[in-house]
Amino acid sequence: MDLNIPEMEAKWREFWDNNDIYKFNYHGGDRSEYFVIDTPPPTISGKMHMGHAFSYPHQDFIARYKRMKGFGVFYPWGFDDNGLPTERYAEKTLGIKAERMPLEEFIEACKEASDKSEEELLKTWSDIGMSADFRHPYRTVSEESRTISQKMFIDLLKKDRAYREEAPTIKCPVCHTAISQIEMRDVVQNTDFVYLDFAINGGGSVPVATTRPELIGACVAVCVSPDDDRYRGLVGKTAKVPLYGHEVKIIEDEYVDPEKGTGAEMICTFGDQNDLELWKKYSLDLRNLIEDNGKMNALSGPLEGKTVQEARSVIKKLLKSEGLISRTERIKHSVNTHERCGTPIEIGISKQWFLRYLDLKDDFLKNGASVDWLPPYMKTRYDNWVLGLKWDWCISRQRFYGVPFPLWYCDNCGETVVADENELPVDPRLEMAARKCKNCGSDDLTPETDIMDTWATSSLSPRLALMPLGLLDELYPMDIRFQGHDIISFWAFTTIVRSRIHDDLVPWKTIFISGNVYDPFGAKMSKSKGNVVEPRTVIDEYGADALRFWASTTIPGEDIKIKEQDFVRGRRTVIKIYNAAKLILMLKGDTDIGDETLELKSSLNRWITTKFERTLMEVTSEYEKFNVSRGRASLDNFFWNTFCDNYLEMIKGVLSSSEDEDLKKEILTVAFSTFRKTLCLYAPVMPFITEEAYHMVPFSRMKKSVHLESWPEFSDDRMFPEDEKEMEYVIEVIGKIRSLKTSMKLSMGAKLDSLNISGRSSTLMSFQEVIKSLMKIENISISESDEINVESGE
RNA sequence: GGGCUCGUAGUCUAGUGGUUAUGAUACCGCCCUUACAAGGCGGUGGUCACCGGUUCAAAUCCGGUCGGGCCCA
Repeated sequence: MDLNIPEMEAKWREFWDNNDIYKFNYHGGDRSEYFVIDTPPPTISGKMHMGHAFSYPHQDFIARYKRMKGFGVFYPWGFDDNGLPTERYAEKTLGIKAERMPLEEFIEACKEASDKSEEELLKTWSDIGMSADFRHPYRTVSEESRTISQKMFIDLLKKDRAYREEAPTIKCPVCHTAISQIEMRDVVQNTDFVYLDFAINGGGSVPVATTRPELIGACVAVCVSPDDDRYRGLVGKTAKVPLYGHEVKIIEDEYVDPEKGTGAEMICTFGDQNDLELWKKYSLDLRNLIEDNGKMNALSGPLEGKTVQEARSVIKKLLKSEGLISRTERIKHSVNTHERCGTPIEIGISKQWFLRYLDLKDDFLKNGASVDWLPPYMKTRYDNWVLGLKWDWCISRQRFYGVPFPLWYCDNCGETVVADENELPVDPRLEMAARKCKNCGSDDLTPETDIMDTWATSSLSPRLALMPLGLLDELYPMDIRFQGHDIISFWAFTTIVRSRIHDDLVPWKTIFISGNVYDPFGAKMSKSKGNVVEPRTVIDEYGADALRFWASTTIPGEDIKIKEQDFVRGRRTVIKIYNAAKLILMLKGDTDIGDETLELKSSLNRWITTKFERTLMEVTSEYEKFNVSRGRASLDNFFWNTFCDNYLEMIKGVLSSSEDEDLKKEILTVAFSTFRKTLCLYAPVMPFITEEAYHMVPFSRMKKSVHLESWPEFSDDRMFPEDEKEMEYVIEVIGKIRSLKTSMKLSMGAKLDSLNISGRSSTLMSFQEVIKSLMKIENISISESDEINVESGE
């Protein structure tokens, strides 16, 4: 093999960069002349993984296809480099802790870590042939993004959509921050179900089972099912909380399952979301035992200063030594955790900023319905999510690296002081200059120290990408959003929310959802399982085109398992294209190539152009529907079987045996043009080898790059169904002759002196030269028959 | 627990009512053919998960069962 894939790919990558092949130019005109992509900005997490290597090519296939179709393709690149994931990354790579250093230094460290990571990431993404604009990537933490994010937050205030309230909030005790419903994950854990007896005021007792004994100090009621005969007389009485001794009401509610535990449940502020709902419903007292730092407070008595985990084992020992535990049961139990760190969440009361949107559920459903979902069933997930919303969106986080709220609070009059829009971005935490309350003129202002949820910024991605270029009015709403199905409830949803609230429109026409990547057995890849495949390894071994070929084997939404054979097939296609180019170049010799529109006389040519036009129709129609895999399958079939195995093999013979110069010219012209167009159809999937082959063959109308070629136009003038039918018959005959040679243990190139063929004699007569030269037969005798039969004449 | 989704040769996959179920890969056989042995040609291999229903006709539509995956509680 004389094709060095890594060298070849590196060469063209450089060529594209140096020649601005994918540069986007906004030249005015109608919005319909543009195709605008909302790219998923990867988070800063070290390096590209197979999930990226799988889903990002999907965008690139479409971007390249649309570009060849003549659209001005706006294909931005971005990084989501603010918030908790970036903090985590910086802390891990630099061995630092946000809490143990000055804020400014920590921010600087995060910047450095993400700058470095982004540089490496850009390189890898460029290695897989992405045609996005890497020169002006947007970053969610950049000054421009912070300005946009803060400005849009002020817009929320103006529209009365943002409010600050002391309210029950989901918190992560390890990350020390409020989180939103979006960031919770359910995990099934083994937990002790502890049975306690609560003494009833007036005699007797009620047994209560709980998974959270450390919260009995926060108990504010005992709740039973209204259908439970065991406890019928108790409702309205009070019970005494063990150890703590305070008295709580016994109430009834249908929420309690009589089958679970003892059928009597304690309500704490707050053990879980159900506690919260009952607390609201019955206006119960508030007994908060857990502080913002995740430690138990003074109200918890003996547990003060302990973490929740520590408190649980301490209280169990205490209760046991007092003889208050009647029994303990080990159960599997589902716990809400913070998806970033896996810690069980707590619910507490604190002041947070919320985005009010529960009243807009119907609008979100309507807006979701006006987007084309690919695949359509992914919309159901979106709908289920919207229908299940229970909380307004908590957008404040008690973290460090992210977009700050542009706010101060006046110590004197309590007014919230909002920054002026023309001074954005601001960081109230670091601002030194004096600032006065707009209400009372006092300069005793306390800055808001919280930062925004990262999704509050990334949900503005159309703005982040378009505003720095001044193209928001021109190109928004966008055409298509690409993303994974794991973040439908995060990114797709929050983007729809922001577009509805700020602009009263739907952010894109279409949303394309990619599936997940699994190991060969369908398991998730993870370091602990040792089944991780690195994109780098695949690129080095098979090439970027083969990696993209693999990514192109699925339809939208479909998961994929990593299979060696898919990469093998991709690399073979690369090599096949290269060799076809070599052969065509060789066959040309000194023959002139005519214009692609020349009249076709030879059935061989009429047949191959017919086959190509059919393929073109299929590929185009599938690419239009974003079904790259089906388009490519049809193209593979044409290129391997029809073009290479039959057409090229046949013309080899004809070109060497025929004296007819006009025929030779016609054949080579058709071979050239068909090959050029085939390269065009492959170009979106395999940009490297198509570029290589394009520059190997001296086509009559060359562009600077195959990627600047137009998508071939379908032409009815090149369709000859009669010739197609005849050639298909001939190919069937050739198949029989090939079988015959195989059964005679002859090579396909071995000469046969004579052959008897029976079949449709008129067709056989007119194509006997093609058959003879292809199958190396000296003499053919033809007889009429309904069935095809071939036998050696020897 | 709810929702969505998938189940087709060893493996992966096409196929939304109509001959003998598509292709790849793996395997076997033949051929070094002057573009390509990382190739060509030929072949073996399938109760289309299971049960029932609709229909002249079901891999395909409907219901149920079992099993996998994902999302949400």
